[in-house]
Amino acid sequence: MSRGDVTEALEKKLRLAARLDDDDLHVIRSMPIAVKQLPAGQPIAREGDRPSACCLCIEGFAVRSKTTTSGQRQILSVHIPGDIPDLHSLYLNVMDHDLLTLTDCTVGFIAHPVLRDLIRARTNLAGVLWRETLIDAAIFREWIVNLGQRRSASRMAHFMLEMFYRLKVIGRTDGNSFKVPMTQQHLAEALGISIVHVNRMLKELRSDGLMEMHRGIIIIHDEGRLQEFGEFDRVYLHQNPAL
Amino acid sequence: MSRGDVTEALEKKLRLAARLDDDDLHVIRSMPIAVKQLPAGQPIAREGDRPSACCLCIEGFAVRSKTTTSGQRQILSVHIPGDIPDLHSLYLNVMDHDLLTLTDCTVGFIAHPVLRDLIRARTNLAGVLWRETLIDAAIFREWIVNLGQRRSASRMAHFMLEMFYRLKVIGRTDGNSFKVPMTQQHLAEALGISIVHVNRMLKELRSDGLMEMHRGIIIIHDEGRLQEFGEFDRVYLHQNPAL
DNA sequence: CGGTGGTTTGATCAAAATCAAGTGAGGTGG
DNA sequence: CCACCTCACTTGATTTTGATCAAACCACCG
Repeated sequence: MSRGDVTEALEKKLRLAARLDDDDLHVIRSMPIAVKQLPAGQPIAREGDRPSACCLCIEGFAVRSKTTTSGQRQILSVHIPGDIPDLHSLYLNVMDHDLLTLTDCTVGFIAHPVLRDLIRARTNLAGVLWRETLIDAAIFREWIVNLGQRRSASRMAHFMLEMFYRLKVIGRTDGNSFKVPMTQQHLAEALGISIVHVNRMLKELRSDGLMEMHRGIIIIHDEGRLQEFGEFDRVYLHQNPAL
Repeated sequence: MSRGDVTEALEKKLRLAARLDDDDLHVIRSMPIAVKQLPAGQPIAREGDRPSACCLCIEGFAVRSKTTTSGQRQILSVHIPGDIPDLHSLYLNVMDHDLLTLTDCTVGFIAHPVLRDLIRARTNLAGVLWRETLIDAAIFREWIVNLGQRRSASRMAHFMLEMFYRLKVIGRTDGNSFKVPMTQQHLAEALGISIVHVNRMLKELRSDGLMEMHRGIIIIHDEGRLQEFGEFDRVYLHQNPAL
């Protein structure tokens, strides 16, 4: 992997909202990043850990999750290339949740001191990174609405559209088709419903001609109706809607 | 109201984790803050707005909420004195949710340019504020778990304990009793359950001797058992647990 | 070719929503 | 001072949603 590939998705995403000047880009591209290959299902950071580096997703999918004392797992977010899912660890010393690979992943570790220096030296980049953590929070808010107010079929539709638009801006969609390598079990844990019910809701969406999912590949058949059905409004992703 | 009261709760909260030196405190205390009285149920910022100032809660309660296209409202967070519930608007231009007073409130508006200058000039304070937005996100994560994985009675217990510990660190509790001036309708909107069910779950918690709520006053009768029942672990609040 | 992980379907059960009809406490005006 | 109004709370009956239990089924893989 060339060095350019390491920060490619990150740069694409950051540029959605922020003006990065040449110096900013240079700094990003020359940060020391320890690239590693991790197998699927591997912990990157666990609840209770005190990480000393942040993890940049370069290739593959990761999830953050939390397990209750009664043993139930809730997936909190799904991460894709360009995300830094534990950027919060820069200021929140203790991990309050787990971060795990969902698929085989290429990840890059950026040491906290490196990021701290960068933040001190380049206010603009600091703001850009802060903004990323705020978008993270905006997505959490929408998930709260999704879990609290929407019936499970709409919840599923909403989730799929979120993944679609997030993947789209980093160039990982193919028309109305895209890959989210989650099993129905994973979907159940993300949406707070049972795996049996996930299966039934996918069937419903399929027979209504809205979308279908097969072995991690999703095809949106009717974007407009799916948006309406999932009550989806992109605003919370804080992307440039032209993309 | 004296100027000291304006930032009192904020200072208390910030000091939980961060070392604020005399200069930091001086800067906080001398920020230009436009103090206003707002009646209950008043919007402070609405979805779609582009605020030019952040709102500091000085006295009273506020909530953030989002209303779906089908008209259902989800309360996303409850804010208490010392909180800056729209600090994210510094980097996220468009509000993706509403911010409303829950009770009569004293709030202070701090203009964005003031905060931006402060962030540029004082890296330490910038980190402290960033951290606040990250705690916000940590609380959202726990709410996702609460909505996704816990039965409604546990969900209620969990919510109440969160409010208890957040109020405790700003000195707004009285032993095991504290005030959260929400109606059962508000609780329903926060917990994603119906108002009728809220009433039944409160009854259950009361008859089990765990806690009771009467006209916005909550009394915790058995903190240990309530924690166990609500699967509550303070870690996600990122407070100093000694307090 | 059997094992395994993931998916699908049917049957039954439980949690919580909804519908409906109260009660009760403050607050206001006659 | 009391009638009555309103808003919040409470309770019961019924319905809906989604969970749980159980049993295939299917595709890939060693």
